[in-house]
Amino acid sequence: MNNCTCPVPGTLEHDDQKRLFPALRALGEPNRLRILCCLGLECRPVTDVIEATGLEQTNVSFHLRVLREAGFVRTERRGPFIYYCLVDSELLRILHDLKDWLSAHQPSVERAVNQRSRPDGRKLTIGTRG
Amino acid sequence: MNNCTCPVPGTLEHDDQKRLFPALRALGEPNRLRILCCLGLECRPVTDVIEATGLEQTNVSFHLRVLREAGFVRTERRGPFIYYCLVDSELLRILHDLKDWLSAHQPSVERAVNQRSRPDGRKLTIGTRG
DNA sequence: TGATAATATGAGTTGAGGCTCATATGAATA
DNA sequence: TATTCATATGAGCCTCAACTCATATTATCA
Repeated sequence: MNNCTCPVPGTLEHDDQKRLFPALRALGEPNRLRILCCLGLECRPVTDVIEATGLEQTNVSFHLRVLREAGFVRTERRGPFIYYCLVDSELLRILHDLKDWLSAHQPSVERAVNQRSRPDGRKLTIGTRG
Repeated sequence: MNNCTCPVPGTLEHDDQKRLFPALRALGEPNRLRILCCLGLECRPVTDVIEATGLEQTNVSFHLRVLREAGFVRTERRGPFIYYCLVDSELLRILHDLKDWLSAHQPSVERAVNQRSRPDGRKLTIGTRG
């Protein structure tokens, strides 16, 4: 019962979810997303990322490690520097697709970021409990 | 300096990130991903999701709310039931694309889920500190 | 209208993860 | 080889979010 696989075409099976979830978790952190976008299509040393983001060196190192272990970036030593690069730029295309989907289905960024609502248009009328 | 926008074609700007991040965070939780995949292309009442996932009613309600506020699902009352549906099935296509990308760039699911490594092939040789 | 079923909410607890500090490691250079 | 630069690591702190419990809300039906 815990597998929750639905044999509907277009649906994602258990193994798919197993692969997707850690990747999505890695991407679902604002500083990591920033770092990934900073890298863009170029290979850059950690120092560049630190300067571009304004984050602490230790923090950048931490996030780069998560991105690396999630399989999004690879490293390459060049002299004293370690360069970080996107494993494959096609990833940006996929993120663009998701962004476009969100733009098409969310009225505004503000609403997307900070939304409070109830299903079925019910209003918030709950009192305090004793 | 904090915007971290890189004028490289194919890169994601600050506003794109702002829209992407809450969506990715919503998807980057295993139970939520399961629930979303359980819904698939069908509209289903909460009871169905509870049964399919084996999660607590309160917990399912909590996650469905997050998915709803993130703009992934919408609700529709039918008698005593509230049906949850994917806002748009194209989302599944995008998730499939991401899954395919991961399959192509990650050697195995195990490695993706539980990876320990160091950049540039360095070995773990750090002792305890005093 | 009272009972029941379906679902949502708020408060509280707990664990995971993001951040920082101190420090280790490895490469380059004097 | 001593120093400096670039980067990584481990431990600890602290916040946030996932989960549970108790309960409220809404709809249906007897």
